[in-house]
Amino acid sequence: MSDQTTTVADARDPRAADGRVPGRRGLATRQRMMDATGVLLETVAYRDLKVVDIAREAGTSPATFYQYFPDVEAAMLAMAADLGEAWHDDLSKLITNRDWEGDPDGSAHQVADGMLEFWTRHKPVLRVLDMASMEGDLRFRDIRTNLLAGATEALMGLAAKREIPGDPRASAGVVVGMLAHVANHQHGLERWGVSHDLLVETVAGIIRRTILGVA
Amino acid sequence: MSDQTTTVADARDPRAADGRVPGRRGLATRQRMMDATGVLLETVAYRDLKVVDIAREAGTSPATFYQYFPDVEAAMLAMAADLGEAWHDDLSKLITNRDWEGDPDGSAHQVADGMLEFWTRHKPVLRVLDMASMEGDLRFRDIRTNLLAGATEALMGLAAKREIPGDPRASAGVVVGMLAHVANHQHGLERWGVSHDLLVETVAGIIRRTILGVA
DNA sequence: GCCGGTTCCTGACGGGGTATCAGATATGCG
DNA sequence: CGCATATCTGATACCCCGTCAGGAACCGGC
Repeated sequence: MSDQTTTVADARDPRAADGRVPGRRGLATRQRMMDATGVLLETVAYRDLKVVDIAREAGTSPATFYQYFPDVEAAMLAMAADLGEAWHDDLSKLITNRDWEGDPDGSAHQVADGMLEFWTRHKPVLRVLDMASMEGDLRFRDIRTNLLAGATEALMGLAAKREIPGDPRASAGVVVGMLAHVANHQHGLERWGVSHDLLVETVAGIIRRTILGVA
Repeated sequence: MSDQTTTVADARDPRAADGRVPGRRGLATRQRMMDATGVLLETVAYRDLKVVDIAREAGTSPATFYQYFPDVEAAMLAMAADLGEAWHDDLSKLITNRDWEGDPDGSAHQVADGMLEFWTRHKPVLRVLDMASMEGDLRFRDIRTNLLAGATEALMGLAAKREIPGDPRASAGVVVGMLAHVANHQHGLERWGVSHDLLVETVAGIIRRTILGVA
């Protein structure tokens, strides 16, 4: 689907166009590019995101952009990798730091709410991450899988312990996917007459019944 | 997020660039453009889909493309509108033509399987439809809502009749969204170790518990 | 503080995709 | 057959991409 020339490793190990290892100033510029990309993605469709615009938003020239990224996709990859790195653990703690025995209902509720909140906060990057994954880009898909792995495995553990009918891995995967989807289409659902609170409650219910096996 | 200049009405009421109503030959060419777009979307990311390529694939020149669509997005809109028109009813029948009383388990299974099959068959267009909806494009979102409305309302009716705890509208909306999401990320889930059959079974289970209220 | 080396930035440019239009070509009807 | 209308496309101006050579900013050593 895409050439997939730049790798995730590249994203974690920043190099300037000529192979130089960037210093403090260079890294700051690189970061400004990523920030500018994030800002633009709030209002511009990924398809319409141009290098010129990112450069302008970052207060520099297109040539500077190419010092740090071969193309817009590579910048997105770097942003997604950063996000994955930063949130893998927190997302899994969102599941494990709960009193599932004492308060299963509240726990499910908190997980649903927390996931939606996380997704909303990082909407621009996560949206692109999802789109690229859908389109079969393995680099983005791996980042996505990894980002969600903590949460998914935590849910999987819960499901396994409860000896729920059905496969724990599949159940956890589908539930996490559902959370992501609902977050992405939250606005659409609201427009269709489903409020945020109702959404959280519904999703919490599905978590409860699918993972915990309680009505 | 996008200018949203072309409307859904435009998509349903084809006009050539100069306002002429196209005849037989013109409509055929227009259709060839859309078919070519669909073919390319099997291998090319939406972001990289160029007018030149569509024209080449359709065996004509870029200028001809612009006779029928102002840009690639408009062609997608037309394709999505067509799909929505064609499948709204069939999708709702996928739910209603079932023996929910006699065989709830098999019915849920058939719905899950049918949805996934439908999504797989029309993957290219549906993927773009989902992406544009996520990005807040109202024209695509309305088509998506409408395409899924039949199925969603049918599920809503089922849920309401069974007097399930929770809001029927929200439950149906989330379940349909889950189906769409799972279909879009099917390949990713398989790669993570969840086979197609297991996926169908898991989703069917969620439908059963969420819509029908049976364990 | 100033000098040399290194890092960083950008103006300028060839290449390719976009969008338009005037004119060429195809179609169909009397 | 010959005209009117529908359809197609070559030519073109414009914009974005991606590269490179050279200029500006920074930094450590003196």
